[in-house]
Amino acid sequence: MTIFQLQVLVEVVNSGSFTKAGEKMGLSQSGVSHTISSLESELDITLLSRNRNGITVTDSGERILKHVRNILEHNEKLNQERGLIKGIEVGKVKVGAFSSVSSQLFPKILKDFKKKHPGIEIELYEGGYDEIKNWITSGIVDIGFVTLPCPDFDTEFILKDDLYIVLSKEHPLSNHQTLILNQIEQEPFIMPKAGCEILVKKSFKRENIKSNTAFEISNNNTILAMVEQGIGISIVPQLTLPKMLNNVVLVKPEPPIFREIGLAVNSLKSAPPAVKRFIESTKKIKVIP
Amino acid sequence: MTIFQLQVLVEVVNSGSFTKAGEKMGLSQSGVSHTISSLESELDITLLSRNRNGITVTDSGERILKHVRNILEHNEKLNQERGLIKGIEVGKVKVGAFSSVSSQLFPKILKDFKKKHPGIEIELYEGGYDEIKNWITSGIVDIGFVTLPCPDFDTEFILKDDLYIVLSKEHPLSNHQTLILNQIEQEPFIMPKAGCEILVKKSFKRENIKSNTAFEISNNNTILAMVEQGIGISIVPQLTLPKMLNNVVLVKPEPPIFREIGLAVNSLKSAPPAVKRFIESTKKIKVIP
DNA sequence: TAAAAATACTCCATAGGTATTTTAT
DNA sequence: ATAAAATACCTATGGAGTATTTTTA
Repeated sequence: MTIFQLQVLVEVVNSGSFTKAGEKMGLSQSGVSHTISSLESELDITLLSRNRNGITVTDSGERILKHVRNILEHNEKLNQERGLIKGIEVGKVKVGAFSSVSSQLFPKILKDFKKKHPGIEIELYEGGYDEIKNWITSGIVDIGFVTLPCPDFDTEFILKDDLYIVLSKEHPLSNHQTLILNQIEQEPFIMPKAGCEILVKKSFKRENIKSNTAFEISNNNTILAMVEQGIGISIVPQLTLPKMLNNVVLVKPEPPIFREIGLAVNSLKSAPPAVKRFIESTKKIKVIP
Repeated sequence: MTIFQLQVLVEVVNSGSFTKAGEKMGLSQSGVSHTISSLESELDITLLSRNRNGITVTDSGERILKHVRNILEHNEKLNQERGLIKGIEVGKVKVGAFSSVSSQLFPKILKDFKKKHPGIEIELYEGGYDEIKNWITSGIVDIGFVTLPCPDFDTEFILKDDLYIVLSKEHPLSNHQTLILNQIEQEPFIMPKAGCEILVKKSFKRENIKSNTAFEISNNNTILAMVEQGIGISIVPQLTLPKMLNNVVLVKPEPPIFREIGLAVNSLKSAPPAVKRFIESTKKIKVIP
């Protein structure tokens, strides 16, 4: 039994004629005849009496029609729902993300989102922190990952990213559970230049420590390689770290240092539904540390 | 969109797997896959996320499913209604009728009934008045036409059948609107023997008239032919008359004579539904006089 | 690696068209 | 005689099967 058959049936009843119903439904008279009789034979009930001037509904037909109309009513609601969904779900969301997000977070975000909203396309733009902000402003991306606070945009908190002190395994401090910053004051320090620089410097300042900055490196893998070699120690966000670490250990600084990562848009309120969905979905992401 | 597709969808959601749903619905895994994906492409919405261990419903899918479940609920009601209808509508009704009913009334009754209840077969048994009563008693017919009153059975009034005085066109009384019975007292009278005899005799008796009975004829056409020839006059029920009368005129007796025709069954209460439907339908018959 | 779904290929049933016949007024 | 539905006949689409490949935890 097809929804369409039921629609044809109701149209026949409403118009009182196979031919007229056919015109409305885009069928020939013969097609309508076929449709109705296949319905009738499926139910094994004669629904309509055919007369010379159109049709009348049999008693049984009337009883069946009551339910048919209900079915069609709900089908109509389904279609409206479909319209809403298609309106929301269709389209493309362009997302700006910096490399740690795009490599660590994004696969999971994307997978979850695609599962929930398969109709929405996601396009990833990878760039630096400032680049992303410019993209958001200029509309190159709909939405971007930023570190919070980020006063230029409407933002939504996504996750806290702890920064860890990275030491060579052989380093004398490597067996500590935590380290207060002045314990590493004298260590040759490799300052990350990828964006967390300010955060680290602020922490040192707060503790009244002059860091013994030996290098300023922007590439994270280079930092890790240097730490491995015992050239110095560093402080890096967890998100930037590969899952498997070779010859380095992570120690939590005391007090903790962390950054907050969020999503930024020009206007949360006027964001298209698909973007809102992306935010919703991403908020729910739980990243295994 | 097929009801079946929707049923498969719901079954997939309930069982959480294409394979299991297939077993329940009598489809192969491949068949279920085809079914769901054709539904999805018709709606252009991905309803389910396929995982290694079964499926989960997408957000959109959930929103659609709400309406799908409603549709199926009403479809279920439709099926229940169908069951009721089939229970009632199926079967055969054997009807006993005397010749005037079967020739004059029955075509219209049958047509109306078949239009309303095409599933019920009607079988007509033609016989005399007493014969019909015997058939009802013995169950040879389910229901029979009788003249009322008829104390042996449960009966239902169907129509009043007026009796008319039939005269030759050339008869001196033929231009009267009505005739009181003693106006025809002297006329050679042809007594109908088909069942209305008692009625006519009773009327004569009531008016204290001895009818001048010249013949007793049971065949109606013979009576009419005799009247045409001016052999005598008669009183016959309207129902027994053909539509077109040749050389005879009808005059209403004063006071009127009529018979009531009804349907009789052994028990109105325990009559099968199809028989009840036959009574209902027949009660509504309007016979053009 | 294994369990589940998707896909390639196939066959058959059904939907629905045109042209014609049947039916009922 | 005519307007409408049914029917005969035909084609193309779609449903659903088997066997196989792809996917993902």
